[in-house]
Amino acid sequence: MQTTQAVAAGQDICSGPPPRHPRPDGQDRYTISEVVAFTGLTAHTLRWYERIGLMPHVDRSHTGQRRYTNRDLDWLVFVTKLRLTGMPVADMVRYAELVRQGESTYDERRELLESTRRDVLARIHELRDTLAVLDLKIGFYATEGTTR
Amino acid sequence: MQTTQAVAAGQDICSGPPPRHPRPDGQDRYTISEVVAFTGLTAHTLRWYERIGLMPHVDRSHTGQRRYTNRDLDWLVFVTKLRLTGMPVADMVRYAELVRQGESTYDERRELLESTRRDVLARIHELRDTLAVLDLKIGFYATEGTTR
DNA sequence: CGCTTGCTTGGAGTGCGCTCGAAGGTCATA
DNA sequence: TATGACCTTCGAGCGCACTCCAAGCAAGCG
Repeated sequence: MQTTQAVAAGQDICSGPPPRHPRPDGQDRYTISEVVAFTGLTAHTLRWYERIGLMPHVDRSHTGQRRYTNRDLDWLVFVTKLRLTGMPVADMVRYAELVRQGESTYDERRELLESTRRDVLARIHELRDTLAVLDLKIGFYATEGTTR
Repeated sequence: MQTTQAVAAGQDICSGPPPRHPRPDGQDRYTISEVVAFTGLTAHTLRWYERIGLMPHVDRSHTGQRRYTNRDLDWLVFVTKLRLTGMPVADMVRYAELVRQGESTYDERRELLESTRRDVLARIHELRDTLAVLDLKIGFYATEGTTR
């Protein structure tokens, strides 16, 4: 019940394409250390993400310990992808806020993602240029360097 | 005399492929503000690069002001390319040291560049994955978002 | 001459994204 | 029931890459 319909209802956390859920085990309540193992983030970072508003409200056990859902994991995977595009954490927090505000923010969210998409493309082109420069230099070392 | 022969002699700053020199004007002694205009770096950053050993020795005017050469500009362009691959400044300082040590470090320099090259390639692949994720999400907003 | 502009230095400050520590509560196992 | 692993909060600290500041020197100009 947390996949396609909920996504279509626009009230969930991720609001993206329905991601395949099957996780390490078949559950839907993970401790912080399980999430650490799954995402590669540290427990400190996970708590910090929550403090700064980058996570939706994470459920708690009756004693106050965090219990992450599969949806939380999906969100973390997405956030991690955004992070390595170089997107500032503040922008991701903004996106998270939009998601919390519901489907009235669809347009703004799409614009944010499209602008991110443009950034990523530009970044790829930059990196390709750099690759060309590196290849030139490496080529130099392969000839001048070896036949010296 | 600072182009091809010097490069082939392996004692210059860049030791890469001979870059075309023609610069904003036809000179070879630029003030820091000219270099700012050309590279987009700030004067603060240029001085800081020098302090940490990322620049070869920059020449001075008779009154102690910096005078950058075309070779210095080439180096800065290269450094800027390396920077946006995400290479740490400390690693670039290491490379600069190798260049200063002369042609006996060709092998190590080549290895460093090849390892950087691998990093850049991996980075490009990551970004392409992220692009795919973004496209999926944007696609969702384009359909669910508009036909809501 | 005084003023402005541009440069010099060393050291201190900033913003980001974590990262760690202290002090204490909870849980599973023997 | 006791031990040890794991969890909680809040606040402070860290590493990186700049970024800025204060104090002062030099050159050009009306």
